[in-house]
Amino acid sequence: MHVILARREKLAALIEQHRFLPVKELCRRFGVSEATMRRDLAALHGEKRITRTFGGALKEFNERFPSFRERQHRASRSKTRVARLALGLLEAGKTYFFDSGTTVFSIAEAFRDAPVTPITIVTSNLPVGEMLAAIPGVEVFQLAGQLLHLQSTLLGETAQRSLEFWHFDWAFLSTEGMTPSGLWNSQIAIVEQQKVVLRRSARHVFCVDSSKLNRQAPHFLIGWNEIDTLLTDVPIQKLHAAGIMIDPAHYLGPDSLKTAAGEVGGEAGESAPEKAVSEGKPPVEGDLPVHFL
Amino acid sequence: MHVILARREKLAALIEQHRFLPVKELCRRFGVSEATMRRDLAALHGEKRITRTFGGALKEFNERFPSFRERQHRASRSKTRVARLALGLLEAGKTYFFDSGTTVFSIAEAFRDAPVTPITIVTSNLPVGEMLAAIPGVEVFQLAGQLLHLQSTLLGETAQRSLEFWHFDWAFLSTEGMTPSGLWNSQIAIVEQQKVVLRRSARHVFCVDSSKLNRQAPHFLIGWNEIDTLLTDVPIQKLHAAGIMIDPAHYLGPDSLKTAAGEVGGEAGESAPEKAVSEGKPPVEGDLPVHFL
DNA sequence: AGTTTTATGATTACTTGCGATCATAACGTG
DNA sequence: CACGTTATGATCGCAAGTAATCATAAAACT
Repeated sequence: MHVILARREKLAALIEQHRFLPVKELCRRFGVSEATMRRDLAALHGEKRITRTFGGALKEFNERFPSFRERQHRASRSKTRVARLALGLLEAGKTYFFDSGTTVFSIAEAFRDAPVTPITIVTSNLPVGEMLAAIPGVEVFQLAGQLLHLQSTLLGETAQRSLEFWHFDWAFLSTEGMTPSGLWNSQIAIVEQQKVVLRRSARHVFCVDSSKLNRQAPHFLIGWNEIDTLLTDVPIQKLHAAGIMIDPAHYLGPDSLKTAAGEVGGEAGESAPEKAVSEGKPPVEGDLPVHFL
Repeated sequence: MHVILARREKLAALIEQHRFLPVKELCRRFGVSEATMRRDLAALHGEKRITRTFGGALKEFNERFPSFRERQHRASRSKTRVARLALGLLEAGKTYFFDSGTTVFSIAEAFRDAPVTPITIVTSNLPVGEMLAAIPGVEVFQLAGQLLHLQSTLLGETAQRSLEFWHFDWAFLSTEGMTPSGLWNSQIAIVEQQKVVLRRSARHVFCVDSSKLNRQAPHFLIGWNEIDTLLTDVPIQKLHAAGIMIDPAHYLGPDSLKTAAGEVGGEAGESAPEKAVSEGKPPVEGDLPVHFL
């Protein structure tokens, strides 16, 4: 029993380190049959700790770097749509801060698919940085700091000090809890870092998905009266029902879609190729930038 | 013709962004048959720009994060052995700087396989950071800075300023050229950053493989009289023959192997499992730490 | 325009990986 | 010690991916 779990731990660690390993290689290394290895892989896959591929096992970057497939399933509706809303806030020539957090990550993903350039992006989130640095015209800066492996994020005193070099037009921030009194986070270090970011940003957006509603984390971050913009997939009346009396002017979410659609202008990005496919037309790639594909 | 190369460029970029994509998905996106897609993938694979897997294509992290297989082939002899020499310099409780560069990366790899903990590692090299952060007992700090995508490294003014927070026991540095007058690098930003690191390090090691011998890059970094330690796979008499009159006391390489082997103590790490396999014994993994597998 | 070269997609036969089933061996428990 | 549980490895049919071949279509060259 223990021995199996131990082996699976090693397996997970090994895949993590190598990012991808073929099944055969894993069998060789562990000296087990393919059947057993498949079982182990299936188990880890069931726990969403790895991604399976034909013939091997793959570790997504930080369990966040989602494969195209996961991306389609996971929150395909609300989260992606909300993320695309955020794109309306991104303007060429400005400087943005991207926090850690899944919602912020999906915003970065949406941005990757429909980039606005030139632009400067500063982030404490390694996957975000790596992803966006590939895009021409996007200047990516990483914060300094201690690398927290589990979250692939940078934190600590050095991170805060390296924030001193910056001033942001917009900051995209995450929280882990949203209650009538405000927004909360689990780690004091995160809260302190975010407070520094807030001081150094002209405007800010808190990106909070519905799973955070009515969850309270140990450390208080900010009250509703101080919040510039809340980006969420929670409908505004549901927020009100939960006792969060946010002003629509500070709210960006499913309800602001119709109005924002025009104002924001152009979420044409990803929809075009998708449409082509769903209509059975040949998925023309023509002169579309890579990011649309 | 152009159109094909253009498509392959897009293909490479796409795989890079997604890290892994199945063949079918790629076909769908580009609207080509599987046959064509396979041909394109084979071409990119031939150029070593991607790694093929059954059913998909995979981009290794920054072409540096080597797959287990590449790692066995690429420089399996000298580079790995030299890297292992460097391990003798790593002591628990101290603070090290890891520069970018392939040789430094292979040192980090060797360290992953036989870690000494606790230890603090500061790096401007994202793959190194990500790799080492997975090891318990290893505290990894990233420098701040602009993320240069092609090299996955951090550079620039912010990087230099974030160095001010540190003092290193040892710094592992790379160069791109080694001539009788000293060491050289291609980018001024790299040289300047390295000079800051040198000022902030009690001792330093330049990690230079044989391909750099007698190559001169545009920017001068340091002369031989100032160099603390040179780590290289070039035999010392070959250096002398090339006009580089380095003192053996400042030299670490194949020639110092015999003496250093005892002093360094224990390169038993990786050799054990390899042996087991080559002898046809069941590749016992027993209680070996993950890193050995 | 005519010819050669190149790229593409369909078909084929072949290889590889997968999941299910089953028998066996190891482990734990009463 | 006998029992049930669990892990394992072998086998097999099936599905998926691949490489090779070939005919067609599109470019490139003369």
